[in-house]
Amino acid sequence: MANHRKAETTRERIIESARSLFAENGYQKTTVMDISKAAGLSEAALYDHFRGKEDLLLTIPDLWVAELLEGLDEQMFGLQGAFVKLRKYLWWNLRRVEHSPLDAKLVYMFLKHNASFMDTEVYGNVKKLYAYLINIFEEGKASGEIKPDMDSYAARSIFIGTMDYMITRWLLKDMSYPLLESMEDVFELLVAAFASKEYLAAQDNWRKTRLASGAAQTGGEG
Amino acid sequence: MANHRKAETTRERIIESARSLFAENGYQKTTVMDISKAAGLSEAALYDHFRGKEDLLLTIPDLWVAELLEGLDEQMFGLQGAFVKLRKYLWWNLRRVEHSPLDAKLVYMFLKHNASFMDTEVYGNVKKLYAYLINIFEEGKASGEIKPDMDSYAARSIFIGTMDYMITRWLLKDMSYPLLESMEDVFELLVAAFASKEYLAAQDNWRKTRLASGAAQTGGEG
DNA sequence: CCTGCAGCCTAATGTCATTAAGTTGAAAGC
DNA sequence: GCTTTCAACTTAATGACATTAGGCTGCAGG
Repeated sequence: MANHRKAETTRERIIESARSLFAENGYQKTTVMDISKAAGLSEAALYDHFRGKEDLLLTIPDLWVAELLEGLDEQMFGLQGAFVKLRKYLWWNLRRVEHSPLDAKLVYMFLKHNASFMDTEVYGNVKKLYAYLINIFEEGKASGEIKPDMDSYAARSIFIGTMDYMITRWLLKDMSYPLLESMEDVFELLVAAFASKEYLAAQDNWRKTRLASGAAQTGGEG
Repeated sequence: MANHRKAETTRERIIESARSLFAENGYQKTTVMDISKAAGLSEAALYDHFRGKEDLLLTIPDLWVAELLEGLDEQMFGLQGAFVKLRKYLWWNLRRVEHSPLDAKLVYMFLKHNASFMDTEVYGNVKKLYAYLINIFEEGKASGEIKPDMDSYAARSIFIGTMDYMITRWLLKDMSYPLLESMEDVFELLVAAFASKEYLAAQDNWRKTRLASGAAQTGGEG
């Protein structure tokens, strides 16, 4: 399945052309001829590599999400603490989006809101991404960081919803501002939503201590 | 502009047909012939009433959002308290979605994630809907219900993101469960995210008092 | 040398959205 | 009452695309 020589190259060339054309002009306004021309092919030749235009639309995000998921495993390795992980989860997603906005655009603008999305292969990986969060929440409840009676699915709706919204908005606004801009504020509110009383109290305490003991620097890093 | 007799009826008949066909089969898969046939017309006649297929797509949500906004003003009248208003805001939106899911589908699945959405007329009304929230947050900060240092825009991202996510998910799942199902849990988490320490303490206190004084019923109403 | 077939190509073919160019029937002017 | 006008329709085009048909071509394996 991944053993052709030239075929591999042509296939990739098609994907590359489609990627930028879709992201730039949208799915509908991109014609098969545009794509095949950009890839240096005739229209018909494209059909030897893909079942059709829609197949092409689905292939690209498929690759992207698979990569995102794979990277996530690696990023999470060795981390401890629900909020440390949640933060990493959010930042990693956003970094991937910022790094390849063209693919992100396909996922967020065309795929995720498509009626047949839930029947695609990509959805399997997206479900895995979602499942990750439930684990983190449950772990946090067990460790006492998170409210013990919190509904993890409700929390996930908030987390994913917020993240998706910020990404979609950024893409709609043509990436005209840094994606991470207001993320720190947003994350802080999310922590407040999920955290147990004890965690919030400890956090508060720590802040006071640090303030009292000396130099209070501007940021909130660390 | 709105004074033809039969024309008005035909126009409405077209809108009605388009509404259900778009929502059922999606924008792309619905043909102009489908719509005009359903409205009892020839294809060409439709062009005497609308500039084209896309014009039709934009007209429907335009009406819906305008209505939503108008209703909101009325619903908000006389309410006091940031969280009372936020709750009403959320519930009113969801009720409208549940009441006319076909229109909601157009807004959430086709329009909001469309690159040219921000150039449409509908966007003007959507912005008004968003502005409402900022006012509520600011009011809450002034009254002490909400954290005084909260970034209202960050809060809005969370609120809107969550709401949109829950709606989109419900629509994608073909409205197969009650939209309001887990809303109570979600709203409670949102309150925790935004509320000031004092508000949370008071809320907590009230609960304890109620528990101590007698009958602890199941729900969380009131 | 054949054979098979992957990778291309140049036309069809078929499905739409959108226009062109007329009908028709009824209100408006005389 | 007769013509003019015009809105609301109609039946063909027209043109843009996606997708197929059917055929070359060059090279790997016998």
